[in-house]
Amino acid sequence: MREIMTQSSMPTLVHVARLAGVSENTVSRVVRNKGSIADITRERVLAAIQTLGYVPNRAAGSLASSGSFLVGVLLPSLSNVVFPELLEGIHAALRQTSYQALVGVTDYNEEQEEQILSSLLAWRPVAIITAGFDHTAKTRLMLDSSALRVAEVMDIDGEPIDVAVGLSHRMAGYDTGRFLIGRGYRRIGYVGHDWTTDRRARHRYEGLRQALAEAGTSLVDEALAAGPSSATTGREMLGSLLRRQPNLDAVAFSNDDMATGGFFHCLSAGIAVRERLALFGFNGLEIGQALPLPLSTVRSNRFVIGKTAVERLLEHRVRPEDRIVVDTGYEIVEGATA
Amino acid sequence: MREIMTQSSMPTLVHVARLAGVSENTVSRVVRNKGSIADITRERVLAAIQTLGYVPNRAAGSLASSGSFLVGVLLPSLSNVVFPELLEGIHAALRQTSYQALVGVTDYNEEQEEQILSSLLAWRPVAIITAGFDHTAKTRLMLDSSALRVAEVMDIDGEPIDVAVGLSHRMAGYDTGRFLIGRGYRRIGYVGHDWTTDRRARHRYEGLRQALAEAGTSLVDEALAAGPSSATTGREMLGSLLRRQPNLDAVAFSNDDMATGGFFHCLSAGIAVRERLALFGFNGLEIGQALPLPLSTVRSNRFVIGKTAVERLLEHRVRPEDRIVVDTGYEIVEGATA
DNA sequence: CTGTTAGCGCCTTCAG
DNA sequence: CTGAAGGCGCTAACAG
Repeated sequence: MREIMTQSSMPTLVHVARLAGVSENTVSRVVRNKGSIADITRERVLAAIQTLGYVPNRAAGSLASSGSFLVGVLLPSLSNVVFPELLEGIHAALRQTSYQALVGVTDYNEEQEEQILSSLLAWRPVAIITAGFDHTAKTRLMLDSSALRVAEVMDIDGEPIDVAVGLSHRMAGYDTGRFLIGRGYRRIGYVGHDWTTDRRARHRYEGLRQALAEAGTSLVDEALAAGPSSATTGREMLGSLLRRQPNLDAVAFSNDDMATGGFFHCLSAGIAVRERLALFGFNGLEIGQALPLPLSTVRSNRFVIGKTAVERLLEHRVRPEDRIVVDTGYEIVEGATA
Repeated sequence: MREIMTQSSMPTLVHVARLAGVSENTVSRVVRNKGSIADITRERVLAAIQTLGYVPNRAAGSLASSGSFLVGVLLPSLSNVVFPELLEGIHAALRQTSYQALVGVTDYNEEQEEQILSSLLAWRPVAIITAGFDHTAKTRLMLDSSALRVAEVMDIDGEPIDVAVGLSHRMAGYDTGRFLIGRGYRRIGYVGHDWTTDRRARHRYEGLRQALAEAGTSLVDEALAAGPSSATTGREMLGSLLRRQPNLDAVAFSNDDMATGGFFHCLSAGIAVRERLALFGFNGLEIGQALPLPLSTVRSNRFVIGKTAVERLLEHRVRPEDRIVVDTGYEIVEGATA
């Protein structure tokens, strides 16, 4: 007659109640800090909780109260540093509360997003944070028809479902263009990565082109990699771009990873950065600022975006009438490469 | 007569059952793919699910079956790339299953780990994955007394509670020492970051010292930063180390971030890497391999560690008698900087 | 192959 | 300030 020690053998409210000599309900009140309880009672309950090592079962709580203390997070990937940073901001904001993040990774794939969203929804989170505005119709429907709060983050160039927190990548790209023009560069090239998945990078690109157009010029040439951004890719792509266009005077990169790789190419090829070729990135990553010449770039604050999204979401339980757009802004980092 | 779609009005098994004209239980069976069901019935149920947009409530399921389809993950931080990579591996393995990861970030703080563990436990996960062996007594107790499976990952230099997946950092450090000695370096320095929090870095350091000692030599000098690792820190620390010890012939860094920073210092200071000063890292990050001279380092595979941990954990529901240690190994990357 | 009957552990409502 | 019912949505036995 073996009693297997299963999870179900964890102490419950009843156990605590018995030990403390009170009703189940009173324990529940103490745990949730709700209603008024005599100090003596509270202490006795707390003591019982302590000695039993009682941990409330959230699944039961969630079921009974239909409110889960869970925030669902949908990220396209974790390999691009910006997403872990975003997640850090989310976790930081959540730490102050009793909410937890349930994270899903979509691999930049809208079908997967849809599938993962529905498994997140199975836990009945109170809110969802998702990167970007691109969703399948069904995803949009699920997001819309459930009462839960929704934050679309990183980007504000679009129509939010509920809350949008981020920056205008179009504007950031535009300002990149203005900056380069202002510095006197005219033979400008572009090195990018696969933006069928990364809509934000495309927006920056479009902003950049617009700025150049307004200045009466345009991109001399561009090199686009098929895969995701990386230093290696940036390095290779700058190489092939320069092979075609040896006398560019500046190159804008889709982000800092790519630009850092570009910097490495210049080192290897003996190209004097800025003097002969200016480099410009996006993100403001630490690595870019550690380069022998600090990278000229645009700093966006992913941590703040994540934190702000959580704060805005948890402000009200119910989705407000009006859509909210929070512009967390960005900052041109002059650096020394452009 | 419209009905507002609130969370509580989300369709349940009963709704589906009614629409399909079967019992609640039959629907449940279809959803869980359990037991045998007539094809016609199944189809009718599936259709009902489809039209109602039914998403099973996991909280209820978890409560009823005392099994949660949740894996708790405890990470010290997300700012060091290795942890997102680990998490990617975990997510990749979990994608094949119907499990989900519930992640907590401990900030390298054992007290916080304890606190976060207990909030993870509130969801009654079936398993916990945690980085490293350092836990408070209470954490250890919680981990031990609950029936759930536990994987301690990244590191195998310790006594696992249940499963350990990772590599021997002591050995990796030792092999770093052997490598440098083998290359003929004798005036070797060390640049590290705060290892009161990063026990693995300290193990590598110790392994390194041991290798040098066995070769009849020892570290000439070392520079330790107070904060976390970063390229900037590596750059600064190498600078100050060289100020004290101008004629080192090699420097081992606590990891690739630091080593990359060291590389940048050499560029700025006009020090010929390898010819005058060899650099050696740890991790095998992409950035190191994109440098003008690919970084000499040790590659550990965080993705595989995460994936393996999940696989091992989900193999058996119950903790086996014997502790399991899975050595995922590492690989010396010769590179061109040492 | 399908339905019935009890809970899972907690929270809400209503009494006291 | 505290207790007693009832039920959240689902699953685990059983029956049939």
